[in-house]
Amino acid sequence: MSVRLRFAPSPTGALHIGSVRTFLYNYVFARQRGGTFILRVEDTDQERLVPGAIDSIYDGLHWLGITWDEGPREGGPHAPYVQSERLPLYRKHAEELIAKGAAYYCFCSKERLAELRREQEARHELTRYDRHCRNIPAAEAAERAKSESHVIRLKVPDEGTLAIDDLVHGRIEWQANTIEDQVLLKSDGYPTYHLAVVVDDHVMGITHIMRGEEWVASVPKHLLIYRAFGWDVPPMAHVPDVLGPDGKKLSKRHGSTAVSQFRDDGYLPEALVNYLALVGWSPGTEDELFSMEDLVRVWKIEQVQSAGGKWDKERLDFFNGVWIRRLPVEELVRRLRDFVPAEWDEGLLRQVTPLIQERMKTLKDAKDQIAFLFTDDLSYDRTALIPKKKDQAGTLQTLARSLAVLRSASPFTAALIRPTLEALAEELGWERRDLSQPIRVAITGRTVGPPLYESLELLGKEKAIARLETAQELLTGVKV
RNA sequence: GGCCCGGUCGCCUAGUGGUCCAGGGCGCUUCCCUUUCAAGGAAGAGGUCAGGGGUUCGAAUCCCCUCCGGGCUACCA
Repeated sequence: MSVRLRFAPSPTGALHIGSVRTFLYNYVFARQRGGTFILRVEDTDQERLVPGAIDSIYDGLHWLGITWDEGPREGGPHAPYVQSERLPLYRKHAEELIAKGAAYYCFCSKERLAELRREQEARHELTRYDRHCRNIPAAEAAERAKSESHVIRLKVPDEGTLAIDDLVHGRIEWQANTIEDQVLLKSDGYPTYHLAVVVDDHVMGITHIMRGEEWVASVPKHLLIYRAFGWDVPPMAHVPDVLGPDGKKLSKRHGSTAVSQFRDDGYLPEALVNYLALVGWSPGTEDELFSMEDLVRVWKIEQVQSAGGKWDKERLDFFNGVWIRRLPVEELVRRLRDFVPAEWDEGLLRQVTPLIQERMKTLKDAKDQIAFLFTDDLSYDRTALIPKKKDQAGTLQTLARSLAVLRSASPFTAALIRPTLEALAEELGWERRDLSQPIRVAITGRTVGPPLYESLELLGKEKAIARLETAQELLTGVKV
């Protein structure tokens, strides 16, 4: 039988990098088994909805290369895929449970519940619903439900053991008496997460439930609901969370967690996928470079770690560098377009890209490194022209000689400039590095940057000469 | 407090009773390469396998206890 997996985000904010890792595992699992992948939006908490969240989910996942077969915009055999549009389904199921005697109407006010909790806390008791409405005669409750505000609660048994054989954690057990009579349908007519997820997973034919570890605590509640309906429980896998450096769940206070932010900061989707896949999973070999296709081929649920992993930006940066270097130049140029001014010349960008490809940690880094080729607006501290252990006069002299030598360089190519400047260094008795510094600063305004000779060639003779002259003038007025 | 999950170098991890005086990667240090910075190459520092008891000829690996961290404990997901 073909597998069906779903990922079910709540549209309560921008697509979170931590949940992406869980979606990624779901996706890879479904794809490697030739199964179906489904996006279901769980918006049963009307108070926490954030406008644009669904767009953010679509944009972010598509950018990462994660696609799905059924969803709100894709449609499918179980449409709609947004829970707020499936309300009658949940009510029908909740009432079915009432008819079976497995659930009951509860008319307790939120105030009474809050008071109850306060009293229980004061007495250091377990805070849980006291089943106040559980014994109202069914007929009377049904009658009151027509006019009174109410919720529907599950009748939880007093004893018994609930258990799953989790694909990641192995067997986990709970005693039924640790669970309260949970709410299934809220007074606003919306289902709770617990009812909705169980009903939808069953109705949509989900074969494997894979989600974040933070959900294991609610598994016994789900088990009870499955049991009440008489449904089979699909295999479950609770994957470890992505943690912040402090060991708590990764959140905004650890820095940005929005996928869109990583895109804007110049990260490659390939790098993010590769990095993220390795937090909580390892192939058991020493290979660490994985494309999405590789993951679909080699990833195994059995190899998923049971402990949470901490977010490590340095390691992400490393993978980003690796993937940038692996990109064909044409592709890198294409991706760089969004990170440099639109008016920058395409041809020049194409020429300079190979020079900086291995000098970038993120796509964002490129702009500052190559700006000198596209703008004449350089500003630098003129003392930067003077190499360590050299003085103003000597540097001035060297600049003059360099200028002379470069003026007569023809053709003005790296191949020719190289021996020319090397010979000059030899003649002056200067280290090549010392000769390069004033020239580099003069033409780029920076002490570090792409290779000098190639930079000179790309800049062109005319501009190079002009900038060296400017440097000369600047330095003439310097007191050191 | 209760229930549950987890605990191998700073970080991601390999390891499922012997070949582990614990391997790889990131980061860090040093060196090489070198026109800067990167990239690349080489070397190195870094771990009482949370701690303590067992079991066993032998334990990071099995059992028990303790400690620490985390999640949940809502008409939030």
